[in-house]
Amino acid sequence: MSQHDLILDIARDGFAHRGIAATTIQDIADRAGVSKASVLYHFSSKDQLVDAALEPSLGALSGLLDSLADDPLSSAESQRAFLERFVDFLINHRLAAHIVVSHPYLADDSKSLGRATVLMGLLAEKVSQAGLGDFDRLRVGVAVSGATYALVSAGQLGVEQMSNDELRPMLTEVLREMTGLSAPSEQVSS
Amino acid sequence: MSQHDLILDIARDGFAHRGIAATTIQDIADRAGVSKASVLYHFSSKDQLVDAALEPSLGALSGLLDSLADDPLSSAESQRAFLERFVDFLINHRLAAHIVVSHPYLADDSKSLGRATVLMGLLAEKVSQAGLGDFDRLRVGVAVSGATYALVSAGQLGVEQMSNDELRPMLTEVLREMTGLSAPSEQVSS
DNA sequence: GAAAAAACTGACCATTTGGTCAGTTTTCCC
DNA sequence: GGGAAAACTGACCAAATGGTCAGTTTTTTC
Repeated sequence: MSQHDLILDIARDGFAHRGIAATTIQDIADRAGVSKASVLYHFSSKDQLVDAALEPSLGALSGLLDSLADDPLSSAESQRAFLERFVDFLINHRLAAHIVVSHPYLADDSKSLGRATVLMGLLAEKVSQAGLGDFDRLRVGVAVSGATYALVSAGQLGVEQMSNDELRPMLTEVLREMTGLSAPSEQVSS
Repeated sequence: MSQHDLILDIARDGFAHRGIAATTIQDIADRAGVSKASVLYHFSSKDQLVDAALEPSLGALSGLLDSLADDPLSSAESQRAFLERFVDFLINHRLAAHIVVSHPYLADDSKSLGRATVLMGLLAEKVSQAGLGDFDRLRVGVAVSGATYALVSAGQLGVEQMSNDELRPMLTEVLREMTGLSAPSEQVSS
């Protein structure tokens, strides 16, 4: 892995687990085994480092939303397909997703976090079209934020070291229950 | 309200919405309309301010756990009673609960956060006795962390300005679904 | 209304923060 | 192997941070 990407990984991990403010450039440099000036050689400022850490995940989320543009998620089949892609997104981009969810207040200051907030809003709107009122929005909010938290802090829950393949069906099931999306065929009317 | 309690409220709000590291003593002082030195007159250090902000909520959670000590939550009735008390706890102590959930990494540094982590662990153990394996623990983790997030950042979800009385039944229902606790009488087998 | 206690403050301090820069080392390419 | 580009660094800087302290204002108490 290039030094560039190593720094990016270490930064993402710190931002997700300790928060952006509590993760200093010096911390990141120490963990990467380089000087602080070297980190700032690769990324011209801390803000830009935050942007770079989030950018690939925002791209992925944006792509997911684009491909959803003219699918109203009305059929159970398309709901199931969407849920599968969304779970994969959460698993593969868990750190970035958690940073975005847990730092919405920074959206005004950071270009990336602002863009992220817009994307999350679009997503919530899309998903809660299936549902309707405050209750459904609350449920989706609980599910998504809870999922990113659980993925990042699984160790804290006593759920140690699960592989993505073990995680995927569990997370799919949890989100299915919580969002009301793509209920299994033996669903009962609510 | 006393100046002491006003500072405490402002601090709690900042810690919950922006994080502990990103909430400076100067911020708190400005919002309270006093000098930084005045904040440090009431609370001898930032750490102690964090402790003081969490203390009442930790007391409440501790009380809830104590009263649960010899109730194995085996009957649907006691599960329902517990869930009701827990939902009230989350609603009344939402800010502190969110601080604790979102800052587990600080548990080593802060006396209060350490105590909080222990309490949350006891709670998770208690609740997941009803359930069994990793799946249940994951579900409980998603539910609790998601709930504190949703309560604190409801505005972000488009769920604006809900009163506690409106919130309570929704939250109860969401947690009931997610934890498998105290299912309503017309439940279907899963 | 005086004495005492509580509340508050500006000035100051050491440390840490994000960031700059001139110069050095390493890597790449012909 | 020589020159250019990329990677890296220590020394430095201004601003912000948590915290101290001597002294002032306000409130309480008798």
